Amino acid sequence: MSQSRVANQVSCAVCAFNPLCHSRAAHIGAPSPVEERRRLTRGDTLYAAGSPNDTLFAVRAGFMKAVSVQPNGLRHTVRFLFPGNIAGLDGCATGRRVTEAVALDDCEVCKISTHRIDTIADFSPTFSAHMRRLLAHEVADAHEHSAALACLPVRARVAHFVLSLGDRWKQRGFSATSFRLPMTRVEIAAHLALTPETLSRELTWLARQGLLRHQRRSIEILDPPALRALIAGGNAATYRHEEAAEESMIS
Amino acid sequence: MSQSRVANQVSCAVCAFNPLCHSRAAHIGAPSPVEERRRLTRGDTLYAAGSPNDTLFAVRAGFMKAVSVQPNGLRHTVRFLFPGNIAGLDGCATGRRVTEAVALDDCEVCKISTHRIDTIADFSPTFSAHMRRLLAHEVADAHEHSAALACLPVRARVAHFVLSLGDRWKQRGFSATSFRLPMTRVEIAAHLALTPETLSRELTWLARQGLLRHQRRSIEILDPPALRALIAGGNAATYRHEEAAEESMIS
DNA sequence: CGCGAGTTTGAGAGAAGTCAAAGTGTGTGG
DNA sequence: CCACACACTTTGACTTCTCTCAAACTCGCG
Repeated sequence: MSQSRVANQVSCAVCAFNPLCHSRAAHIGAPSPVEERRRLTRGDTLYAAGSPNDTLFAVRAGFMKAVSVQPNGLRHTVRFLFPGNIAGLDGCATGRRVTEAVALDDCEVCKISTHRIDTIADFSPTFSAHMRRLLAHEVADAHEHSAALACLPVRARVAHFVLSLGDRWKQRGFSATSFRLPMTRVEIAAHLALTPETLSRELTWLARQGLLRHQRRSIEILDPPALRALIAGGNAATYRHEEAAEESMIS
Repeated sequence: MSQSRVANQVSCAVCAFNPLCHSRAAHIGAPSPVEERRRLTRGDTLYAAGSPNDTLFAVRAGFMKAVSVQPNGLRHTVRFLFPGNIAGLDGCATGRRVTEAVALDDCEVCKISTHRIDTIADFSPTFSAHMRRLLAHEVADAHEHSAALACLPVRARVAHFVLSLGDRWKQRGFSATSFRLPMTRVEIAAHLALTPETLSRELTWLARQGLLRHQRRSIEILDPPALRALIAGGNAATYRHEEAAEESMIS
């Protein structure tokens, strides 16, 4: 089947702006805060670094990547965006984007102006708090990514990545162990700070150990506990902590 | 002189909560939102991961580090906090802290309950937007750190770190080229995802090239352009971008 | 059917880590 | 006030991991 049909994976249900879209619209009979939907195809840039930061986008269907662009020219894929994720949150700090968002395949996004966000936030403390939650979650995700880059050897980093993709599928009601990768090896490698060759070798190694199966864009996780053990064993400083309360926010 | 006197480097002027502390207090004759000041000495944990997330802290004097603690046990120093920085912002997402904050030397912090934050945010859209700005800035910082870890070879990473410390001193009105390091080599190494030995070697190399001088806790940057060139040259994918508008937020 | 992007595999080089030990400064207790 | 102890830092030799360069392979698409 063609994976590139936009109709796939439309998930308003898990959208981080769902509360905004629904409770408000229902409440005051107002139309959805979404001003416009936009369609993208693989490679399209939704917004570029340096562009004015006047819009948020909710990914409605398809997948994107968020690339942080530093003034000194550094570029790094900080995050992959799944349906329901919000793009452009980070730019509230200044008037300009500091990331760019690029479509990994055919996508549909909901456009919401920050002006409208501000307006709603002004008279809805609840929504304002929701925005803070979204941002704080973004911070936590970014920290998790840094920690993975800093603390995990390559093998564990790959394991961690695969498991985290599974978690995100699970949050959306799909299988956590069997799914398609929306991005290429090169894109994964860039995100994990390694070369495509090394990534390929590590996937092959994991497959040989019977921990997963992989073929091009498809992944099947065979032994999650073993993968988790790999992560825990891989990092030098393994501190045990009480289990954190499960996270309700969709990432 | 004793560097550990708390009296050093008290900077309300650059505090991210300065607008809250001053304009509001002046406006309605209210007392400062700061409920309490707390003193810490080297090694003290201001708050631990997993603790209830009911307080923000502004670092008034001294230095701290923010350590992200993952459920799987990963620990990574995501950020060093300078006077004026806010600790605890990331935890707005859930009821529990996902980082811990540890004093690098004698510190004084201003404690502000999130309850009070929420209260103020509820009737001050300006303040609410300010909070969003702070959080977004935190996201951008985290992304910058990831990008540095992912894209820069060790040498450039060290150069980047040294320059960024200089920038932060400059933002506070001090020399950008000559300052004391508030943290040990081990702590820097953990932040930069390398070993203390490698860090030491790289610093020595930079010194031999005449780019900086270093002795224990003191650093003198001798050739900022050369260090910047090292960073630009170091990363494989060097894209040039129009200069970003200078950033007013204190980090 | 053949091209090309994407992926895998292999061999060799180089960068950073590990282990070990020697300096160097700071603070404390005699 | 001095001397010792300890924590921190630096240096060296060696190992290992990951990258680089090169080539073969595979699959989807024109």
